[in-house]
Amino acid sequence: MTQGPTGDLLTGLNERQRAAVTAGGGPVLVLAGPGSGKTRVLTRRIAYLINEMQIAPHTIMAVTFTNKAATEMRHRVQAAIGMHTRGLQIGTFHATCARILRIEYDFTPYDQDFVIYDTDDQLNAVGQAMNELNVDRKKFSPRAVLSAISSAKNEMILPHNFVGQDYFGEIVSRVYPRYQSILLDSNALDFDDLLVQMVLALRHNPVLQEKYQRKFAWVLVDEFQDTNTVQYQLVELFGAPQNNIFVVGDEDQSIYAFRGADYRNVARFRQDYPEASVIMLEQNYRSTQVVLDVANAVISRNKHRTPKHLFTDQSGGDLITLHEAYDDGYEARYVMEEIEGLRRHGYDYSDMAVMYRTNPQSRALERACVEEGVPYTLVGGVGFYKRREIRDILAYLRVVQNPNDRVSFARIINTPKRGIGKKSLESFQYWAADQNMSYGEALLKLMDGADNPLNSRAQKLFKDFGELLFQWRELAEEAPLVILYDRVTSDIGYHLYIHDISDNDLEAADRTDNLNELRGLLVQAEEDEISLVDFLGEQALMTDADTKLDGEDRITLMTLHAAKGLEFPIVFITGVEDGLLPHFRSMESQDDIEEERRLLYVGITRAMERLYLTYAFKRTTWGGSEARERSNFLYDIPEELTDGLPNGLNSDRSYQSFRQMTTWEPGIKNDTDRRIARSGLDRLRQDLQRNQQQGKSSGNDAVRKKIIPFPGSEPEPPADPQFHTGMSVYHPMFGDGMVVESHVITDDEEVTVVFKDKRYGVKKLLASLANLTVQ
DNA sequence: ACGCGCATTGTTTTT
DNA sequence: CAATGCGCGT
Repeated sequence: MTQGPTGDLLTGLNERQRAAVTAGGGPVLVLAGPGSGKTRVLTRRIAYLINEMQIAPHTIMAVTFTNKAATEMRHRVQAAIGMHTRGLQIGTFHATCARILRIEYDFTPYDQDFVIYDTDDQLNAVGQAMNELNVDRKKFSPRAVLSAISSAKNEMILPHNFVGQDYFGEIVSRVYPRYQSILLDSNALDFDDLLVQMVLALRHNPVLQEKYQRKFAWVLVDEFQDTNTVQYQLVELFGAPQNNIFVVGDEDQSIYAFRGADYRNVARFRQDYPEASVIMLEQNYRSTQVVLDVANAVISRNKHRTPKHLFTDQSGGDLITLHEAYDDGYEARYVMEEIEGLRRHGYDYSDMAVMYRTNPQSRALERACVEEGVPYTLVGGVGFYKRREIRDILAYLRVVQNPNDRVSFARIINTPKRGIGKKSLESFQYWAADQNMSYGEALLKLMDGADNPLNSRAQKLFKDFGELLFQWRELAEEAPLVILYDRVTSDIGYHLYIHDISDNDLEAADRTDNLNELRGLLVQAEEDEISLVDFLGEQALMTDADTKLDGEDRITLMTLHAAKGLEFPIVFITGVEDGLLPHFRSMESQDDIEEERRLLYVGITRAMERLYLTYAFKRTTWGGSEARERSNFLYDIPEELTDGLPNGLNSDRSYQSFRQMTTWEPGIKNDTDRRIARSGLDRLRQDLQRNQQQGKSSGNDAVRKKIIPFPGSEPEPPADPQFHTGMSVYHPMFGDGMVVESHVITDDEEVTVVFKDKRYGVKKLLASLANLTVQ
């Protein structure tokens, strides 16, 4: 045990972890709570298979859910066994399938150099399909239709098997086949197709199936609770007949139901493989007892779960901090203040992460980081590959590689403007469809002077474009990728175009930077001897969420989803509010709410030492700002584990002044009160209601007295203000409300009013227009 | 075919 | 408050 590979591989593992790592063949299910060393077990297991059981690396297939996790796993396996990981297949389901399909394309209806459509491409294709079918894009949003199609694919329901249950379903049942044939014509697979086509190819071709079952004798799956039906079938197919299937998961961390993931696959696995050994990892090595208790308090409210008994050696720990901020700006600044404070206590920036439910929430945080000089890395978000200039150029490259790619073709045919408008493109499309030609064929025919319905001007323009395209294709044959890039961008005058579409020099410079970055990627690809096809394929599967966390000392900003699998000494979860977490789109069904709860659970369990949960009284949304309430999930957390709420425990000024503004009782007396302390807004509403019911307008005076202006929020008191914070007002449409903010703007006054009626919430009104009466 | 201006409309999470 | 989309005038 002291030396030799086995000793190393098993060092520092507890009994159950060892059992998992050294398990023999056959199905194994590892139920691993957060922080229980799941990744460690998985990587050591792979190393153990190779080093101890003499399994050839190329017969092992390990599947993860993100590229980041895959990269991480590869590194760790390499570290564990040395260099010989040649042929070891580690990747996401999607990347793994793409790789195999690229080799075995003969068993699919697609060519070898198929392209991969991402969500935007898919939406375009759905749009095209709906156009062709004369389906009103106003009445049925392509998004909704696409989402229905994607769900169907995740359930392995093919176009001809799709049955619509209602009118919308009927629409989908017509769009789906059309959409699929557009993809086929384009030689394109969408994300879901990568999995579906792999299953179909294996199912329909026993020879192929046998080949891969022999090849991948050992199958390992991480985050098994996030598999959907297609993925489950893939595991079955690759795993058979030996069923050396090693899956690791935690039902409580299933957070991808929206893309078909079903944590019940874990239970199903136990049914389908009754002989499976089941190993529970319950010792947590990551978090303090306090953090675990909080996590457990939250998750235990879910009905559909197997109770677990997570435990840790790290008893005690800092209480978690709850913080109520005035708005998202103050919330972000509070986080920054805490971060700087913690830094003075010896933490590095890189020890800390700020998490949130939705990407747009990163805005306020980013701004605060910049203002406070806190270095940060933003994971995901509206990223690089979504930028218009990047998508444009990639579309060009894609068409060079595959002129039949209809979505990319439509994107670039008139970008930059070359005089081919909607009409011309439509008749080209119509002609191609009518003659049963792919776009590439049609273009060639047209250049050869075949009969076509286009007018002579359009013909000329298409021919010119065709000339260019075929020159580029020749160039792509022999020249390096960068040369192709330079040639394309200069031929189409893209840099000029950049300036045309940019509002100002700054934006233009930004876009140019992005293009240079893309160019850099191409240089890199060239060095790595990656072909155009492979570059495009990799790029399609690479997402912005895969941003690598390099060694620099920065805090990390990311969504709760992106945080899965990571850990940080300090974790902030922001926006723990009703409507955000749980998200308002997820509040309809019990299942949805349970998933939201798991999301919070995932966030909480990322924390090793200190955890902050914050929320805001009002939050900027698309229009103005909106009143918020703390998340109901917070009420599940035992008070004795928390610190910071409600009164006086937070030291920052924004909190205190906000409290004073919104609370009109001297203090909260006992623990029960503390526990159920309502936000100021809640009180305000209730008091207003009570007063109104009792017809006691004088009650409002009491309210007014306690409320003091919110300091520092806006320049200076209005010269001649009509309204003051705390005033009770009446609006003809919105009813009773109270002024919480007011300031003079150019010859008018902007008044922020909290209305009693919840439907109206907080509104910003112009005094001159709003017809407010002071009560 | 293009460009401007107005209107609408959307708003989760990711491969 | 975007970003997109449409209708109009040129």
